[in-house]
Amino acid sequence: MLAQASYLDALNPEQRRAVEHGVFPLGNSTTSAPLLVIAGAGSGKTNTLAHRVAHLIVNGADPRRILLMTFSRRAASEMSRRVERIARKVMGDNASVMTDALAWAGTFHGIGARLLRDYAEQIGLDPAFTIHDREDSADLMNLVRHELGFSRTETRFPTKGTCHAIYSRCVNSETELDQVLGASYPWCAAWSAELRDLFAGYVEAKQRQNVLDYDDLLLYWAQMASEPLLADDIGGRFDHVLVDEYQDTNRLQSAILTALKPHGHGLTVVGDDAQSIYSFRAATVRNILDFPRQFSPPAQIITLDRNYRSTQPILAAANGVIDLARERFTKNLWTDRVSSAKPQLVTIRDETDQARAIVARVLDNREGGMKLKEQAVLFRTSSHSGSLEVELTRRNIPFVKFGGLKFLDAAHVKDMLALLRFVENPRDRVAGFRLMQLLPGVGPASAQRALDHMIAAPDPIDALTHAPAPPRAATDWRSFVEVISQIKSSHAGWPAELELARRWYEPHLDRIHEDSLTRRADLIQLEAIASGYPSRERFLTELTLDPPDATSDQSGVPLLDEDYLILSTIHSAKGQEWKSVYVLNVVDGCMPSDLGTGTSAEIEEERRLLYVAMTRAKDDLHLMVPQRFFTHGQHAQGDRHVYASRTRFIPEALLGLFERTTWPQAPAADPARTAAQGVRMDINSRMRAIWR
DNA sequence: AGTTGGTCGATTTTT
DNA sequence: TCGACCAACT
Repeated sequence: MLAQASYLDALNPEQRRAVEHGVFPLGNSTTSAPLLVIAGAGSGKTNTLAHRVAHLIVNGADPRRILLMTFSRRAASEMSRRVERIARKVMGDNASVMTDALAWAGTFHGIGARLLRDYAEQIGLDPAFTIHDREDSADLMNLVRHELGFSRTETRFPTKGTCHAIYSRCVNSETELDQVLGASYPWCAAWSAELRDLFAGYVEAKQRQNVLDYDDLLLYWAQMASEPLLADDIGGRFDHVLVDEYQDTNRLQSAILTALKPHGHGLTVVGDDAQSIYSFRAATVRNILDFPRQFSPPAQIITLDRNYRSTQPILAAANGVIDLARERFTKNLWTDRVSSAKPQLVTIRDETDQARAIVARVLDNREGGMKLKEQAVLFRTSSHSGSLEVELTRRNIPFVKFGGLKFLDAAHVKDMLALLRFVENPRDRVAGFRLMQLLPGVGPASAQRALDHMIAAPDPIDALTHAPAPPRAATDWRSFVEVISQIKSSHAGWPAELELARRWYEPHLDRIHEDSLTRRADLIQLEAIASGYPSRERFLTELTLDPPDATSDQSGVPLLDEDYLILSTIHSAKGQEWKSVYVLNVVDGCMPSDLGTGTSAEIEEERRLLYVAMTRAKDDLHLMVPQRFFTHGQHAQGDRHVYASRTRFIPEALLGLFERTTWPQAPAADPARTAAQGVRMDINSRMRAIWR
């Protein structure tokens, strides 16, 4: 025990308690109460969790029996890396053997997919199931909507995306349809009966086609765990279950945890209710609040409130913002990082100037030795960075953007993935439907017919080769069928078959898209990514569950050793930190978003969003307040820009916590210009006079 | 009947 | 910019 003290020395007393809670030598550690760690922003949460995992392993826990669930896979691999580094201090080179065995680290969805394949037979699932992402799910919803005749209604039926969002909310929050409609989608309430039919049809379609959507990964897992014998079996595989970002889990996820570990033995959850920003995905802070009392004895609660990230003035401003929240459970953060620089509240004229102001400061910082990578621009919605992206491209400043449109959303990438998925699972109608319509002369009707021809057959691919070709697509149809069966026969093998697929696809790419050159580069990159996966199935599963989440000005992500500025949605910035942070459009209408100001709960979440953005900054923070910004053509007549005011989350009373500046800086008074400044002209009326 | 091409309108945040 | 819907053309 004495030898261990050294690697825990760097921790503060609370962190150390969290690490050591319930850990005794000889692996005798599964009998203590569960643990809840309330970890404020920048309080060393990841480090603490990594130390806890390492500490468990050092004290004899079997890493193959540790289940570690994080919010993204990026977080999971970061965690594994840290665990190894810590364990290495104690165990030397044996550590990597131990931490490589940390096989069950991933997202809820990723772990769910693995368990479902393992238990597929017992729960009546074909283990070759494929997984639909959100777009695919909406497309399938659309096919069913068509079949049921809801696309031809008198008044407009909700769009495919809305239908899927409603469905998703029902299952994730375990709430009745009518209640969800009333609370979140009142404008769709009249369609209740139709939606119920649609969802029933959607579920049946998924089952016929052997596909699962994101929600199913949790839903099937929860159902599986509601059978006590299976729950025991699954729960029994793990001695320790640790969950990060617990404030962003939903009821389904909490039900899964409870089923796996009904007494809470070996259970650790970590989170911060002040950073809960995923309620639109049915996440509920109740999970974290109700966690302790769910068990007997109740969970031990440890709070980490010392912030190691930000300077005191930045923290003071962030605390000021979150202090105004209607309900809070976490304490204010404190730090001893002194600084005289308050965060800046920068007033600028419009979005164009906002972009220029940021570029100017980013370059100033770089002159001063701060890398681009140490600076980040954050925004509420992906489209807000548009004018900034234009300015960065114009000034030749490399950047990478996280959040918003993704690599996988590009039509050509989806086409290639649909091909692979169709081979993997020929019953996947969304994939087949999409592919067939790439061929000239094949539209919805022909595709429908071909798919119907396949559905009944025991070997669908064989049925496809014998299906009659659509009348106007003979040649193209033949090569389509050919490439499918060629890949199916797996002569080429993985990942060579992807090149085969691309060769088939390229003529279509050239025909359909003007910019086929840049798109082709994406496909080459897709092949490079594919070579990192051992099989087609793993590639498809992991790519769907963990898509590469960055897009950049050039095709492909810049090499790791290059320097680039970070652009990110606030949601995607979770858990990250930068020396210098700029937040775009800190005005009412953007923060809070005018789409999210319906209920007070939504407004509170927008407040936490600003809090999350502010607490990403280590040394300087700039909140940008453009005085007007463009809306996207909502009002056909009148001005296309609206005058904005500072966000309601920073009222007068908080202004003292900021330094208020403007950009551009007012130029020094120049006598010649001062004279001109007095001039007032009405050019508008002269222009009108020309025509009258 | 089914496909293609044109126009119009609407756009949060994500596993 | 993309998707949904509508009208003409094969």
